[in-house]
Amino acid sequence: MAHWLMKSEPDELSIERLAQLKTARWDGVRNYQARNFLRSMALGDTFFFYHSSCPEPGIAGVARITAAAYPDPTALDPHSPYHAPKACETNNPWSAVTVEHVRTFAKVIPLALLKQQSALEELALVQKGSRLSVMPVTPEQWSAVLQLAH
DNA sequence: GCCAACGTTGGC
DNA sequence: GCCAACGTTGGC
Repeated sequence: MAHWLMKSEPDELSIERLAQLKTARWDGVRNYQARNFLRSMALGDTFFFYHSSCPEPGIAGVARITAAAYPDPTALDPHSPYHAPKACETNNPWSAVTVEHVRTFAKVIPLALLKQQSALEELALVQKGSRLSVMPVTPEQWSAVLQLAH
């Protein structure tokens, strides 16, 4: 089972909201590198749910993949903020997955704390200039983060 | 194929 | 709100 990290703006979807919903579609990814990681995900993979562009950026909890990648319907929806004008039914380059809530951390693990961990130096999240929103997490990185969770 | 201009991300 | 860094677009 592989591990991942995915970013979401809490205004769009927060870990608390996912806990209410139980399950949600993870869509709107419009970067090819991130999309390719989405497509590498398997049923049962778990990921860190990261809150970005908010007062307290950091890892907020854990969620799980419940459906592997499929065409992202928001790309075809002209009313969606994620509408991709060049995409069509027969040629939709964008992918989505379905996820379910696993765990909300008692406290968000702040980005500043993550940056201090030598075990996380290789994680794209903490690298200067990186904007990747979907990234792999090694088993070692996974346990290093969990040790910071209360 | 180059590269300037532009739009987006996302921390601070 | 600012701005650094990145990705994409489009003229040439």
